[in-house]
Amino acid sequence: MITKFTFNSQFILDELPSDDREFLEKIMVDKKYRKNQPIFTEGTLPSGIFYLQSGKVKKYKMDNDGREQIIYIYNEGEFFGYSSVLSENTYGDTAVAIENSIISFITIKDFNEILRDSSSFSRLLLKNLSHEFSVLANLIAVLSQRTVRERVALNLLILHDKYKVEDMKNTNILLSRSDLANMAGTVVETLARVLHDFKHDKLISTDGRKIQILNIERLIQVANFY
Amino acid sequence: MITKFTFNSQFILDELPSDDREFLEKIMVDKKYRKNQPIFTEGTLPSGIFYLQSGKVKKYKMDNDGREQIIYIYNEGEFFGYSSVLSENTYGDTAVAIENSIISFITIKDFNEILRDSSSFSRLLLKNLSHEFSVLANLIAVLSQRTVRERVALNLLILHDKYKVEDMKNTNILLSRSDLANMAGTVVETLARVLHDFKHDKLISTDGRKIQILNIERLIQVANFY
DNA sequence: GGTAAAACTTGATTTAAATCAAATTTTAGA
DNA sequence: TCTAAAATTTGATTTAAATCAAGTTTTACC
Repeated sequence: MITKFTFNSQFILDELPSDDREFLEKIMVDKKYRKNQPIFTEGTLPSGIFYLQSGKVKKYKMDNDGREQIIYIYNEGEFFGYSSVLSENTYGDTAVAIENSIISFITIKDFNEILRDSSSFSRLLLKNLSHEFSVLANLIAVLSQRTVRERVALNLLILHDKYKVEDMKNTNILLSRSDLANMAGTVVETLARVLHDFKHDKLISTDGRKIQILNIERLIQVANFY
Repeated sequence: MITKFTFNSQFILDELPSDDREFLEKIMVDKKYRKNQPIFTEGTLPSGIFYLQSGKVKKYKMDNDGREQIIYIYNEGEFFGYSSVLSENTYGDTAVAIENSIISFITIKDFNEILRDSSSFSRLLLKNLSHEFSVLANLIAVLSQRTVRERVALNLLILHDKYKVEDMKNTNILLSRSDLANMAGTVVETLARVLHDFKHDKLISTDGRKIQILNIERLIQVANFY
């Protein structure tokens, strides 16, 4: 199931008692981010947490040679940047908008307040963080044990889920080849070749940068994933 | 710093108010586990959480082909198995004692009780889980971007820290070659070759299964890690 | 303490994926 | 809309690491 690879903080807001939700909605401050604009950077101190109202955000780690490994792509309705606040550390990774996005900000002070006052909120956060923990563990297993082909197939399935739009029959995955390569832990040239094969096998179709999945069932098989 | 790769739930017990600590110590039930004995298994439902009094425990994920990727090695004083309880899921990985160990057990009921009653405990757990989350993120970056040689060097440094014994000048890392390979995300043959090279370069010495680090500084360089 | 089984090491070979290089296509700004 | 720059694709080659194979050593148990 794809939930093994997706966080689910979308539901935090829904599951919260209305008092807490209203408090949060009151104190959140919206800000627009343009495509490619950074939200926070590895090594800096957090000043609050973020809630993605609309758009998409990638979170990645950069290694010595400048190669980035994408850890996660956040979708509408997800909280992010809170684990560094909780562990009282500098950010361990960098977050960048990969589409024009609207992001709400909650200051550390406000965040700590609701954390202290609302046991439902802290309980939900614990539950959520535990799930996110398992997502990373699953990712570790995938990155270290699967072939590039399998990893690309799996990431297409994950993205298919993220780019799904309600009431739309077709899903268009739209992100750069290098972002897709950096999710799958490979290089763009290898990624291009794998996509070429998938097209040839009628698993996907492409239109410029856009990717559409034509045959989910077989792609699941290629991902060797169940 | 090596803390980027080590959890720190050792300190949970110390940082807890004495009431909470005493409660925990009262309700924990000790059990002995022999080397290679499983503690819990991927896919089963959690019935409580564990605290490692003495010994060492590996936690790993198995892939379709039976290859295991070790996610973490727990040391004395660490809690484990709690994230599945919190996320209300089956275990996402398997835990096995890699030495004879003494492990305390806390039932879900008791765990939820202290979680509900003690805000310090839940706050500490959140902090801790956030740190563990960052450890996995770091691991992802290492596994996907570093060479086998770098990964083996890094894992030796991590293990050096775990196998340290107070007041002892030398540290002996003692685990099977396949466990070490499964930490570094490689196969035993390749691991043996890398260790051979490290011995030749006077970075480590071995005595049977035991590994001693001779030159930490240079090993840090080889790990390309700072 | 001896011995069979398991674990480990070394060598030869293969292979998946990275790198290097050069077109071709797409994008975004003037 | 045009155009330069950026992104993508395809081809040729290299390389790091896996696999296959065969010893050698160590471990654990009777």
